[in-house]
Amino acid sequence: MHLNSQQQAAIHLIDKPLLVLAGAGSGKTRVITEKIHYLLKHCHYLPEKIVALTFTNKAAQEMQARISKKYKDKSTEGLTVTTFHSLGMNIIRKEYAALGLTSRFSILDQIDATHLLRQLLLDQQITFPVDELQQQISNWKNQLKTPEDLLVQAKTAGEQRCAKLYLAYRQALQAYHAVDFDDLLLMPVELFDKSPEVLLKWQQKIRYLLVDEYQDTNLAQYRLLKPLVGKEAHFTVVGDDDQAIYAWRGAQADNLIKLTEDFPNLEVIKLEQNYRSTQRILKVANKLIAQNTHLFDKNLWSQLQEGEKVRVIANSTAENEVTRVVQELVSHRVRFNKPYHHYAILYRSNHQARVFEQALREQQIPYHLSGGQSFFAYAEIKDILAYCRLLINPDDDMAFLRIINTPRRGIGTQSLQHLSTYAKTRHTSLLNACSEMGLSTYISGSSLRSLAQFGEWIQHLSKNILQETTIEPLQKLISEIDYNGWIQSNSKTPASAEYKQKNVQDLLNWMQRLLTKETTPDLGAVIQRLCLLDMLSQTSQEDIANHVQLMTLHAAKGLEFPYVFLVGVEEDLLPHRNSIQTNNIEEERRLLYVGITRAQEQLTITYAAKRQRFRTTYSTKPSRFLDELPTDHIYWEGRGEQRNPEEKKQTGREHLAGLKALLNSDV
DNA sequence: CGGTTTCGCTTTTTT
DNA sequence: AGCGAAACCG
Repeated sequence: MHLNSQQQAAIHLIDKPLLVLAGAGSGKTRVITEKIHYLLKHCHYLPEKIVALTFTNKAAQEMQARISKKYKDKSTEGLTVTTFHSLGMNIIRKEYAALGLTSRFSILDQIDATHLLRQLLLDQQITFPVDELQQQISNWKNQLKTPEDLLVQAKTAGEQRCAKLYLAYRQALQAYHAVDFDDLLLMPVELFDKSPEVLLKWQQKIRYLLVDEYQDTNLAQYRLLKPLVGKEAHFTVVGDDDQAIYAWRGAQADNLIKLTEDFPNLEVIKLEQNYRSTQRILKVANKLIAQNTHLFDKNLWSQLQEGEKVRVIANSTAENEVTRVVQELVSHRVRFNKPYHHYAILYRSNHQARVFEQALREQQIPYHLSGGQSFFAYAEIKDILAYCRLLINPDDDMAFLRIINTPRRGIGTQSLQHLSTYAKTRHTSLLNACSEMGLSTYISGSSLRSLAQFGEWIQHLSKNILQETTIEPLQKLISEIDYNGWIQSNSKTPASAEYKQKNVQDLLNWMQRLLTKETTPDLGAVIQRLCLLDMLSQTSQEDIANHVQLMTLHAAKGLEFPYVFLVGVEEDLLPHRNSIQTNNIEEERRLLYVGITRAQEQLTITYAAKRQRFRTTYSTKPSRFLDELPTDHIYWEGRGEQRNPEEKKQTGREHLAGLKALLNSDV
């Protein structure tokens, strides 16, 4: 395929820092992969000196796949394609000593962190919404604010209290030799700030840096990037402010502007030709996004055919919306004989997927759901990983608490309270406290024996665990605690028990795979790596092949599909109610823009006039964004009818649908 | 201490 | 509707 002149310019410019403003579908991933090729083949960069950063694991995988497809040989071996967080983890793994950690640090995911915070609140007898606190701390970390600064700055008593909790949280993490997701960015930044030698080492290691989806970087990521590229500033970042959809996570699209300020010799290249969508889809997208303010002007155009009008379909109820979409999909497929993976159903939030899943399953249509519940959020996976974490890091109290009664060991909340107070006075971890003599003054009888036995058992197992190069000892552990039995007795149906057991086996197999791949087989490294990966985002080609794709708008970024259904385009859903309240309409508009620009040939937007939330049915209004679309490029079916459901003139199909809803509501 | 039941709250998006 | 936490009972 031919490269246009802007694309070529972006690929060949290497002696200056470069910002590529790449509109949707303008071939930005292609530019990155071609540029890596160019760096390797024409500029003789060593692959291990090149780092390409993406935002999500999925994107990293996608890029890795594109690159290895291009090179069948081993010439790209050593090339790094990862997420910011993984890069941060690698830096911490190498520099743990300078950070006051052991090499066996644990990585807490969001759920673990929530538990820890809840415990802290409980200990200090403070009632405060945990989620809010966690969000606040995460924001602070991403803005590189230390608790010390915040304590000084705090104006209100409330802020003061939050800052204190932040401090306590950080101290707890330190005591556990644990880091959370935000630390993976924060710690390297702090390290580079204070240690020029370490920074120099990493600057020499990374000679060329490429960043995808740059508009989604937050302050911590920017501050990691900036010292790494140093004065030489050999980097290419690719971004599009119209696709900035992660502000809620601290991303600031004006990092694009900051770049032009911080690197005066920055070159800016715009990619404005779209190779993905039909004229009409593109015009609809452009008209929508024109309502937003922009950092950079951009005029996206396409040479492809005009295509069909974008369809907007009103439905009387959410159930009818589902039926309609599935029916449209099936009939289209029958008519044009396209594979299922050419179809995608996109929605604002995960819970919307459920009804579509059901309908697709009923129709025996293969589908693949990405995102949603993380593989690592499954209790059985977290249990096994907690055992692993405790084996390599005896100070990981979070892991200890998770598994001390999984399966049951007859240790109740009282005993755990005592154990915890004892451990605190002894300044040691819960696991270590188990085998100390002094514990007997706090706990007695069967609980004491149970704890001692558990401590001894774990310590015995952990002795040799790091030398192991297979998962065999873990298999043994799982059978020793009869974990499968535990799963069975805790599952409602045999099918769900089987599913959980399969999950555990998948996890073990995955570990084994990683163990054989790792240059130095080390269970510790494998487990740390696992905590950042996510099995569901590790979508293999077989998973996608001939499956209808179900995903959130966020997850869909960077992807494209011939036929797209954008569902639930209603007020309170898209734009989301919270965003309306916080007045973040522009980001919601960008989200819809991202959704629209995923479509290559045909786009169908749907909404419903009635939708269930929790237990009650609510009337809904079509999204305000629909009125912003160019009327001559859309075909709006059932427009206006939902405003006055009583009086509406029903079409045959609508009438039937209404009857069906009536029948259903009586049941 | 452990199992069962009830209650209450939830649904934004992800590393 | 579905899940986790608290409350309650054996």
